[in-house]
Amino acid sequence: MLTIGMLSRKTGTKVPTIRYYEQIGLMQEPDRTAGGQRRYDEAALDRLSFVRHARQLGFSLEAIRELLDLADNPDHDCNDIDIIAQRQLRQVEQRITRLEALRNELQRMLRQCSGGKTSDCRVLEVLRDHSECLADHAKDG
Amino acid sequence: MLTIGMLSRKTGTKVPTIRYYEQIGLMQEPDRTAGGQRRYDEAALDRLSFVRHARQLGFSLEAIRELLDLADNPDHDCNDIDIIAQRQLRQVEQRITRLEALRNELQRMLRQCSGGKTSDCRVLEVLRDHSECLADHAKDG
DNA sequence: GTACATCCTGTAGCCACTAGAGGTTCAAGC
DNA sequence: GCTTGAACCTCTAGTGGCTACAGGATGTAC
Repeated sequence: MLTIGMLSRKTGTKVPTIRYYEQIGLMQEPDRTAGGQRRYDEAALDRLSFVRHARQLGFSLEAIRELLDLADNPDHDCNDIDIIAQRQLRQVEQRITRLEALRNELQRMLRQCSGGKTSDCRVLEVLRDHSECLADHAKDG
Repeated sequence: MLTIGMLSRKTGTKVPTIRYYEQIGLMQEPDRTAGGQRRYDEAALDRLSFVRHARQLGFSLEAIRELLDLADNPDHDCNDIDIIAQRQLRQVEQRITRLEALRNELQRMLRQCSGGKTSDCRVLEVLRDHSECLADHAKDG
């Protein structure tokens, strides 16, 4: 049996985060010692590893909840899982596209800066006037 | 003079957001009518446009606060502004790199899925076992 | 038996807003 | 002057995904 601290170290999850996951029902309530301290088994370790890994891949806790429900139900159709992962992929791709537009705009802004006083700083000028932008980053705010 | 609603429409900022910016000191307190309603001048419009645009470029409110302080001080050295923008650019680049790793991992995961039941779903398997990952996305969490 | 690391609960804070309740003011039309 | 109704006001609470702290209890090694 693992203490919450051991589980924390094994999964790279902070202790309060584990308790938080329990609180929102993502992790099941573990056994307790006579004194009330949590003790975890291997299943809890697996589940938390799954959650952490999915978080690292950018899944929301809500999406992870869905994935866990599906995983708990081994006869379920794999398509449902696919759909969640596809959705996640699309979101990641959208974020990349958006960030690339921002990067280009920032680079353009910085290239125009030639030092001097802030009164004629190109960075500030570009920020002041959106119409100078090449990117249409305003749309996807 | 502009009402808060007009300012909202002109800048694409929601009304409660404008009040929030005032509350945290990013926008100055505007004049009020006898009845207590806010009335804005052109300077406020410029300032809010600046803030919105910088937000769209991904600057944090804290960074925007710094930029506004520098902009208010036209004799300041432009380098300080450059540093903030460079920092922002680096952050954006890091986020892109990280998201690209996530995208690749998600794509790889999805390519391996061949339908069937969740009991032998590759997506779940990859999520269960981080060691199957090619990307080292765990590092930059 | 004692030291002390780890654990417990509960509350509050972070960012950048957003939503809602419940009430007031403004401007236009009659 | 009066009514209507959109827009305004303040205040509080909620969002996601944690994180930090206070103040106390427990577990374990020596």
